[in-house]
Amino acid sequence: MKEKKVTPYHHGNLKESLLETALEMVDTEGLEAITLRELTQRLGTSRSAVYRHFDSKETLIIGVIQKGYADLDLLFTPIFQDRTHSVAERFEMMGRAYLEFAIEHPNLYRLLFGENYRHEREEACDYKDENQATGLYALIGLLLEAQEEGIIAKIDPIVQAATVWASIHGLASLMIDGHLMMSDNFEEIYKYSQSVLLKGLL
Amino acid sequence: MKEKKVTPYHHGNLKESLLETALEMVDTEGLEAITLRELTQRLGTSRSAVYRHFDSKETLIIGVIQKGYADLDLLFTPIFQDRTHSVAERFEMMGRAYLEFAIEHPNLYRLLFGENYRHEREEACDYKDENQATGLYALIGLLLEAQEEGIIAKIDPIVQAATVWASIHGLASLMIDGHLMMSDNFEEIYKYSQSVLLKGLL
DNA sequence: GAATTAATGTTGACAATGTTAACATTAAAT
DNA sequence: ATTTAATGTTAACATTGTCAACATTAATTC
Repeated sequence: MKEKKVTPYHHGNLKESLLETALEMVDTEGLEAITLRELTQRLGTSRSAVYRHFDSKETLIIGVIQKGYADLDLLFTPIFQDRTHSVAERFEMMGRAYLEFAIEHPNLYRLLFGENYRHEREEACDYKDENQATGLYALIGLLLEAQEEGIIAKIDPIVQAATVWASIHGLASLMIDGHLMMSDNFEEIYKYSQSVLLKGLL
Repeated sequence: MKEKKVTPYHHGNLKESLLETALEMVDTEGLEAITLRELTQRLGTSRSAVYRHFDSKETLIIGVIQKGYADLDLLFTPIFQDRTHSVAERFEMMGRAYLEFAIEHPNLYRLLFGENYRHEREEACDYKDENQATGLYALIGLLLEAQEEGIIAKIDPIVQAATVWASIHGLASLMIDGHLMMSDNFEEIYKYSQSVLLKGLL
């Protein structure tokens, strides 16, 4: 039986592997930890091999962002659409899942919802619509349901969605960036924020 | 009359000048634009001179952050304490001033309230208490006033403050990081957020 | 099936960056 | 006046993203 070559000249699936490994590196060690040398070394290729698949490091990271959004959608969309729970319950589940993700994957969360590569993201507006916005549209859908049930006021759901998202994103950001010195109360703060939101939205 | 030496060997006020120029550079060009070479060149000194005043670039940036907080306090505290306006009015003024600052100085805002140098900030806890928290304490004071007037519910003002701050910080962050694709409605979103807050806090 | 072309990977080099060591100059202290 | 501390300079280093020139494999064409 022929022994498998340890390091074949062609990797075979380098582009996807780069994205996967980079995503993993961001998640565990932060964006700064991604160097092309370290990244390619882990895959057994040379630094410059990246440039056969991406224009620059920036382009690669944007690919990672896209991948991250896609993964997130798989996580969140089912919660929004889970008809076995009431709208109010789903609202609570959504907020909790969102915060849990941010706290368990702070580096990834910052990459997806922070400043990084803002300009480039804005240029690639098609991807923006496809991925980044789907979560927001799911939230809008949930709010429309809530409007129908009379739980919240019937006003522009886009404005409502921005308000809700900002509230939870603010909580998540302050928390993972170490600005909530009262973080031992975090559960209490979250519950209070949710109650303020639901009360205020009516 | 002796002509002033164009470039004296000793700058005379290098430490403070470094902080000022660095702050200005962050504000106008972003944190990434700060390189020791560019920074020192603007002041007419050599790159390594920085190390006579700061252990590292990191330490210098932390100094910039401290300076930024001090400046911010001078901006916000008067609003909180302005007794010529009602509590509700000051609440509105505060939120608007906060958002205006974030939008006019996004790079500075990110440096002060984002992830940067989180660990180092947490280590220097005295500075954290002195500066970063003063704004929060001012907010807590305002909320206590509001509680006395019966505008909002009498519960733990720290929890309320976190909720309010998160809501506005979330709005500011999403805005300056380009995540609000409906940013043409921003004024409407802000007003709605404020109304949701006040209604929910009661 | 052989020859050509495209795709993919490697090596060496480059400029920019933060940092340090060794040295130079000025101010402060004795 | 001499010594010492403070402050500034220069040269060098390792690390980084990037690119050009070259090497190897896969795909295509005749």
